[in-house]
Amino acid sequence: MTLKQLANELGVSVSTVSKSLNNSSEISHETRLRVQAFAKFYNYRPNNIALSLKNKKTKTIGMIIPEVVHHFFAMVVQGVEQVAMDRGYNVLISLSNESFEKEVINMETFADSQIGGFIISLSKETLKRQDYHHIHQTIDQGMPVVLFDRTVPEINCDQVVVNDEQGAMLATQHLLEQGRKNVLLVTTEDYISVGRLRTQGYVKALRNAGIPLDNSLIIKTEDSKRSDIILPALEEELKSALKNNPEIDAIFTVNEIYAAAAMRVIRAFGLQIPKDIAVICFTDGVISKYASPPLSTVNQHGTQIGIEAANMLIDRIEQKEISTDAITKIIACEIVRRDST
Amino acid sequence: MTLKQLANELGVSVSTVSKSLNNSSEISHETRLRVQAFAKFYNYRPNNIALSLKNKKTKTIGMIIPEVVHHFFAMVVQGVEQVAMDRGYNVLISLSNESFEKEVINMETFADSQIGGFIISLSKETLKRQDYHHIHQTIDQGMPVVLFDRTVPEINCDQVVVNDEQGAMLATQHLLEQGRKNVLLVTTEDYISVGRLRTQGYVKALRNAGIPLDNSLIIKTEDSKRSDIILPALEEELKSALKNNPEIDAIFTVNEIYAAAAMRVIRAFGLQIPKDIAVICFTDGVISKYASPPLSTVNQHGTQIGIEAANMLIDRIEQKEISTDAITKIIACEIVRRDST
DNA sequence: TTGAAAGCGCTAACAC
DNA sequence: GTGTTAGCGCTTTCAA
Repeated sequence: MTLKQLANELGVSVSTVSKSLNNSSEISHETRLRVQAFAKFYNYRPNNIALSLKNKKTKTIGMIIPEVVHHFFAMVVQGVEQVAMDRGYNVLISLSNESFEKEVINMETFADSQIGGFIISLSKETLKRQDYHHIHQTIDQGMPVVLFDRTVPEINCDQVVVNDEQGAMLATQHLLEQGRKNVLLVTTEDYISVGRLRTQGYVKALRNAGIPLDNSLIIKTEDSKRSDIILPALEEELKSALKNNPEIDAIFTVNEIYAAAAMRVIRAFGLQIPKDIAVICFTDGVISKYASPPLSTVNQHGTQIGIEAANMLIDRIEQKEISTDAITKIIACEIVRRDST
Repeated sequence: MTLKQLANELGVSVSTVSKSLNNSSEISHETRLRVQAFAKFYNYRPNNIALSLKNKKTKTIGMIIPEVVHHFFAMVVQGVEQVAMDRGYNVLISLSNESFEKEVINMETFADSQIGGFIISLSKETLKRQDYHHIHQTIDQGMPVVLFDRTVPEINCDQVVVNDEQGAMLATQHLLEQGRKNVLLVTTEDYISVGRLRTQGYVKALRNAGIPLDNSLIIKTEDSKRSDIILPALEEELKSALKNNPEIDAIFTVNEIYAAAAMRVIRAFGLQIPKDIAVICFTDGVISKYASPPLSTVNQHGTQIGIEAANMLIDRIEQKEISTDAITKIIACEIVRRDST
């Protein structure tokens, strides 16, 4: 069913039908109702493609994330989809798979029209290279972009980030409050902004508590998808750490996987959680929830981040006035207390 | 940059430019190259919306799944995205959140043009109601649909399913081969096709081994998103099962969450895994992988399913001949052996 | 109050 | 070998 067909059936012009359906006051109440009734009867639905072509914009959000088989990112997707749906937008998803090249290609693909704006979390490779030309380029073309989680401050666009530093402080403080004295930190190399910030939070919490920093209590893991390689390596590091520092009574890891590795090592040492060693980690996902004992975590509110990001983007897409300044929303973390601490 | 602008710059007509860029043999080699060089120089990219309007079809796949914060579905999304990308398609994602109504609305939204075909996994509510009018309607309109995982045979369209029965047989056999005699099954109510099929597989495996079916060894859980309610209930059931049947020496669950519950109960009884009770479950996700001990699982090859589904759909979208018969692809399951069995 | 016509960017049948 | 034109479905200006 098209406007034309409706017009023919009704014996009026296309423009009359169009205006009627858009409730234009130009059209008499009478014909307006007649047309609307007719349209409803024939189950007329406007062709969004034609609309997009006409309006030179689409109600579609392009979302580019490193991976989707990942609790946090999946939560964000869920949040984005939820508000997109509510506000009449669609969500186009594309995975960079942590590759810079794929990220660039995906952006170009999306930019070939059909997208109203982007919601992006940068790939690890992009962060490592510090090459953001594709993002800058998109923004320069006037396309709204919202960055979340894996962001960099030098890109001038709206951002939604978790307060990683605060979350790490919270986690460390939580351990200290339980009377733990020697907290082992398992984190990533510093080029991952979230890893760096979490390390900072840990350091700050110790400083606030007047505890001197002991670098032998920080393990920085090379972050990689090859978990079959890095995890055994990490477990070795953990083992020697526990051996060299028998006074370690708590472990704080920047993700669930590292926490799972820590638990395995703790158990291999015949130690008990939380009696001998308490464990807490970033990401309140299924691994923590269903571990035994269930792990205390730092919840990053992924869904909330998705909601905020989508709302910011759509606001930006629909806003009439030209570019107000970029906004950075910081989402606070929260400790989820379970049995491991 | 549009064709028109290019044409003006070059001093030729729009159609010449169009044909040149499409490598039409109508155009002389010379102008063709000139136009192409020019287009490249100006970084011309065709407007996909205009193309879609013209061709009355888009290179977009609409994917509707119950949830994305779920290992299996996320794997499928990954597979779909991968082949979509390779074959020049985009993936529009929408979540039914296990709601019939949302599923219907999502389909209608997508059907408002812009979609070339659907990849769908039915919501639990839809399966419960057995109301598939929205799917039938879409198919009747000539829109290609591929159903995966949560499917029903009465819908006449391409389907990709896991061989749930075979997977369950494999798992049960695996336990029996380890010398286990009394395998407790934790499954869902029968209206969930996958739950029913897995139950069947369990029953068959027992029959093949000449072991009489003991209905007190089957727990059927009401499947619901309210895991805070059903899990404690399930744990109670598990406890009484273990109490009433102390000879239980293995547990097979149809998902990871139930397995996590089982592990908790086993531990509460002071029993050891796998020494006293072996555990195996469907879904080779992170819960199993990072549990201690790591769980043996039935791998459903989610990514593979996504790949197959996307390829089938795109083949269908691009196929010239009119409807060959619907194909059902059955993906075999595979046991992933870990320390719990 | 209604309708004719142009145009969004592109392709393709047809004319030159 | 190249150009003109109509048309995909819609909105919107302008004319009636």
